[in-house]
Amino acid sequence: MKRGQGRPERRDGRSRRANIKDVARVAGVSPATVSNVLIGRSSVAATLAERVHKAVAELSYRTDVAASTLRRRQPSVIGLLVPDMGNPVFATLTARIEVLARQAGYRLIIASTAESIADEAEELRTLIGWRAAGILVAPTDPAFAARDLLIAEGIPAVVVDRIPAGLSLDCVGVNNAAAAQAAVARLVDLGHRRILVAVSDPAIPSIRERIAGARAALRGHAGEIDVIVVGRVLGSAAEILEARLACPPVPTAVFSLTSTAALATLRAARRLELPVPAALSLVSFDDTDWMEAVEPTVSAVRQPIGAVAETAFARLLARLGGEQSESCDIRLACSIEWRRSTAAPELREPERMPARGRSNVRES
Amino acid sequence: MKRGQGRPERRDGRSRRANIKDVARVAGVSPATVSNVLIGRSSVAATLAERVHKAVAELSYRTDVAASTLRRRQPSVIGLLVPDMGNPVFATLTARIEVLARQAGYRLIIASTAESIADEAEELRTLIGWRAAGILVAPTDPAFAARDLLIAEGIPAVVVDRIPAGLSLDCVGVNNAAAAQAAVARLVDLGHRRILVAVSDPAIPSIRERIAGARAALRGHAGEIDVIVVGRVLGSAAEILEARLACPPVPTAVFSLTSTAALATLRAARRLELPVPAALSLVSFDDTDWMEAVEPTVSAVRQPIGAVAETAFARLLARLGGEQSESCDIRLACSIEWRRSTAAPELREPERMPARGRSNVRES
DNA sequence: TCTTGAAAATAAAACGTTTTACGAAACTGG
DNA sequence: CCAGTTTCGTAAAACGTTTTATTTTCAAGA
Repeated sequence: MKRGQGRPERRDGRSRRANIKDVARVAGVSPATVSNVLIGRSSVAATLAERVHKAVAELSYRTDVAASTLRRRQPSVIGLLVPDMGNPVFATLTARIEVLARQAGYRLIIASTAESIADEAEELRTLIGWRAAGILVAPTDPAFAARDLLIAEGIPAVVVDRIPAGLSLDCVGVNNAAAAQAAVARLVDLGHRRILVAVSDPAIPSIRERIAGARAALRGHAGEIDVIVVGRVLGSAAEILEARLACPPVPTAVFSLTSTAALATLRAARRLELPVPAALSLVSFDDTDWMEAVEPTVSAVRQPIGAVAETAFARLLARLGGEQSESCDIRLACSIEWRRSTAAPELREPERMPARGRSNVRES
Repeated sequence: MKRGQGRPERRDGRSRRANIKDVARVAGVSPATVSNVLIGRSSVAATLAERVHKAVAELSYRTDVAASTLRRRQPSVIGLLVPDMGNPVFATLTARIEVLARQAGYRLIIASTAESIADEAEELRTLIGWRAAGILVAPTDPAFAARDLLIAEGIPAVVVDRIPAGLSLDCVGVNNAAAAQAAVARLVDLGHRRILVAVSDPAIPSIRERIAGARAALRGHAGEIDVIVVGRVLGSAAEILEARLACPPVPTAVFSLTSTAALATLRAARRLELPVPAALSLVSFDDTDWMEAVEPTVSAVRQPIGAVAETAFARLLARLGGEQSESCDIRLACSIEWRRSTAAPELREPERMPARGRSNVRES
């Protein structure tokens, strides 16, 4: 501790951020020793280590991540590319992965495309510029054309949630088809034959899978599946559904493939005075808190988003660890919470449409 | 383009990521020229620029962000520190800020404390290590003890949403007290005198402000405000509320300060067969989609989260631009959506309250 | 006392950029 | 054809680390 106490200064007098040389000077050692102490790589005498720590505290020194990353050639970030952070599914996913990344010693760099397919490749390139150790991506583009970038670069990547067909990358998602099939099968068992499937965007792979599952459940039965596209915005979705539910043939059940579509359905049903579940049953994908708190409680397919995040991250870590096996496509099972919004359809004359409204009385 | 075509290789034969020297070699120019072309700083001949772009494409070169940041001493990230990404309020905030940051040429590094006060300082230090240009923080610690770190480092920072008292940093939030006061005043006008305020955690500054606002609204009236702490978990919150609503004195209205508490209230009311709003009125903070889709629709104080994000980010950009003015505390106004969950209390013997307010039916 | 060897500390190179400072070439007007 | 000016291109230094290779130190063995 010869001289050079206190915060280092620039020529202009404003205090400058301390770097490793400043610490070395204050501690009276070489920069290499400071580095060794901080990383704990080579053995240094206790007395020196003490001095170094003191100097670090005094100067409130913090290793510059950029310089450190540059030199050790070991990436410090993991990239996450999602269509929309405002979507609760992706928000949950992000929250979970942020924690996992931190525990694994990485920081998360998030990029979102705002559901714009055109931006996907560029965002991916940015992540590549960050020299991300690996990338988790929920594709915005149903075909995920930007996949080539990842494959060409050889960056470890795991595709999550929206999984395009025939991808030579690790994929982790839920078993959309099976869950949808199970849900609709139950509706069919209850006696429903005209089922309306409300979807946000039929191009999205997971939505596509759910529709296929729903169709499969009705195969061999006399009923029909009707798919209606309602978009992602609650207001307009409710209007579209209201228009659809107002004119025959009126479905006896709605299977909504997003929670927003479920809300829209409830709203439309309320406007039309269609009691749920008496006149209209409802099952939704994406279980959310409100579904078990409202009246009536809403049946929902519960996606294990936390488990998806963990599984995907585990795959990524495995690849980072050098695993070279074939790419895999992992699908986690969903559970279904059957609640009060689902019931057997009321018995009515096949096509005697009228009698809507407060159902319990009229028929008798 | 003399030689050195194709991806560069390492001694071990595995392909290496191209750097600026590789590009320079392939294009037959100096690294400085490549840099100039890519940044567009100095003017270079069109023909050379052409060659460079070609080489860049051929090698699929991407500037290394770490090296670039290090050299130009101009930070490329903005830090965001939030208590919990899973909380919809912070998820929305994050989504918005991510977009704004990108538009301003920054990437977002997010850190979350998982509501753990102890981790806050450490997370902040990490952000400092990243040499973030600026930091947006929603403090987990009600006192935000880690503030000293920010102030000592002189890093531009803006505090969002949870604003401790007497902070010498720019703050952007909503006018919690005024909004709460307005909401409760309306309940009082309707005739409510026993109002239960359901809170997640009374230590949080914004919650504290809301409670104070609620109390202020009742000042001068004969009623009373009862505060109940329900936590953040839906299940237990519902149980706590159910217990409270089961025994006298039963409130005629609940003012829930989080959307989870609102759900818990609905659930408890349903279990106890207290019809809303006939036996129990409900108003909530944090308007969410489901509130206008359920039956009955739920009245809510709508926080302008998008505007908070934009205002906060604008403040940060101003500070980054060198603005030196006094720190400010900006509070944005909330609006209140009155829906069907709120009504005048039913007249009952014990506490015959003269119903003021809308009064259109009962009195006559 | 002099090797020998291990352990501890450091000087210097390297990471991939950007920028400064300078040189070479290409114009300009006389 | 020359001095002066501008334009274009590059060599080399710098950013803050980590790591390699080297030197110094010190204890123990002979």
